Amino acid sequence: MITARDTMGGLAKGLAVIETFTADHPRQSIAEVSAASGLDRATARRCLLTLAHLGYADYDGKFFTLTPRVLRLGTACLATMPLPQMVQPWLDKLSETLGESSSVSILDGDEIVYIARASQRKVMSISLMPGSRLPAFCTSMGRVLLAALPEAEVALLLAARPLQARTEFTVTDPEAVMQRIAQVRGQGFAVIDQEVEIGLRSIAVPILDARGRVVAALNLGLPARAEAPEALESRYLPALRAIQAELRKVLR
Amino acid sequence: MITARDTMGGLAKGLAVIETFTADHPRQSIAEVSAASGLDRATARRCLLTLAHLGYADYDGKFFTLTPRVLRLGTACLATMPLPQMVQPWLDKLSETLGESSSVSILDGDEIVYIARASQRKVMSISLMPGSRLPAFCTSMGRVLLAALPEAEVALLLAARPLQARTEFTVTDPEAVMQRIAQVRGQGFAVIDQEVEIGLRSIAVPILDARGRVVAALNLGLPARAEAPEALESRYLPALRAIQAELRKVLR
DNA sequence: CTGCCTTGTGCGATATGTCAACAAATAATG
DNA sequence: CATTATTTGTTGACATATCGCACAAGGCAG
Repeated sequence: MITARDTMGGLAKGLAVIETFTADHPRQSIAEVSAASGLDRATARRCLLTLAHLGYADYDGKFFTLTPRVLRLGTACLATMPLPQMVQPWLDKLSETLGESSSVSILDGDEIVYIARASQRKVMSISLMPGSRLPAFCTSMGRVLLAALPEAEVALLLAARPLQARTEFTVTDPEAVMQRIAQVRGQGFAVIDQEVEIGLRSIAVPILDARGRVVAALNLGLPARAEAPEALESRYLPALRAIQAELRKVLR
Repeated sequence: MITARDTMGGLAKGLAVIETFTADHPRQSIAEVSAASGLDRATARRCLLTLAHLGYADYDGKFFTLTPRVLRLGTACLATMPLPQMVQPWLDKLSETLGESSSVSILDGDEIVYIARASQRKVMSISLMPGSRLPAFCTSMGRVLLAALPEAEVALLLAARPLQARTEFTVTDPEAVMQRIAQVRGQGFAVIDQEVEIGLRSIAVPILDARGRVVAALNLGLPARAEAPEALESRYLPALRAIQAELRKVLR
């Protein structure tokens, strides 16, 4: 049982302060951080001064910015995962053979987080890299990872906030998404046709460990060509299945 | 003036706890974290329980592991930098044209941190990605970034800990490194020949903003071919200089 | 059983969050 | 331009959280 006696408020507040720094708010004053985090100005100030003192933030007397030191925290996390290094050779080989980009990601809440990637030709407008995030509900890897969760949990995630359409093809109705996920659960792979970005198709399979638990997802990103989306299955699924089988042997 | 009244010990301790998680210690017990961080067991326990409570760590009753949630912290940091997104198109174009990998990095202490990368064929054994770190003293980008610092500061960084040789070609004498850095300062670019890894050469230039301040470094990684390392200059420097000039126009 | 390790838990002393007041800076107003 | 509002950073006082110590309680090997 976790009681107030076993927690550290200061740490929670400090981490919340770090997360208030976004692309939209890269430089913030004490008052801005206070407003964004809901902390008292005095408290926010102490968090920020502490971060600056430790080298996690810079302070010019008025505005605070995060320093690359913060990246150490995330890197520390990635470094603890054995998976990225194990799959990288497979990704490289797969991408080179097919001439397309491949990635591995895991689930964090309602987002997928890229943990490894081999990018070939540029097919997406935004550049994805380890640590990048995309919504799970409209991505092939996200569908695969959600399919591994209990239905009730998925429903909760999809209901938490309204699903934002990224293109005209994005399925935004939670019921409909649940249905697609059920289909993915049945067939063991997911195909997405331009739901994330116009011109981009994607096919993903789960990565299983020796005990059959889903630990990540593997995908191929492809330009939307004339052929039907269904063609992806016959054309690319075997290669993905092969890697899936190989990884399953060596995972835990 | 920063007094004890303006800092939060709890935050500092918690961040230290996160950084104790490394590739060598991905799963740690309370006692292990306590030993690695120098914190009291009771304190380490509180930090870990707090992290688990916030979703930054998992706890199976015995061992703690970091969750992908921690990656948000680092991602928050990367997202606040305008540079990665600005340089990515240039990197992509450069890599595609030359068929080699290119990267942009910044300095954090005595390490360079990759913030953007376009990887073409695989030339390095380890896979680099945004957030990855390499020692500054033996990398082309590191030499370029160190050259922008006051000499005294560089000397301090190089003297802080003994320079580890990564290959038989690595220059590990601080004096000698200082000399190379002076040369880089004079000529405005750096060439490295297999000091990081056997078979890998690299050439880097600084990225300057409109006011001429060094804000990052740009490099090309190349396989060590038969030609002399000096050939890199005539062959690749113009392309790097061109990007340098373009970026200088648009940076702040 | 008995050391030897670990984790969990009271307790006093100290650090730290909250709230309020205040001063300096900035914005708004006439 | 002077003056008033409004916001922001900083400081002080008090109640409370939390640190670190010492000790109790569980696990495991010999």
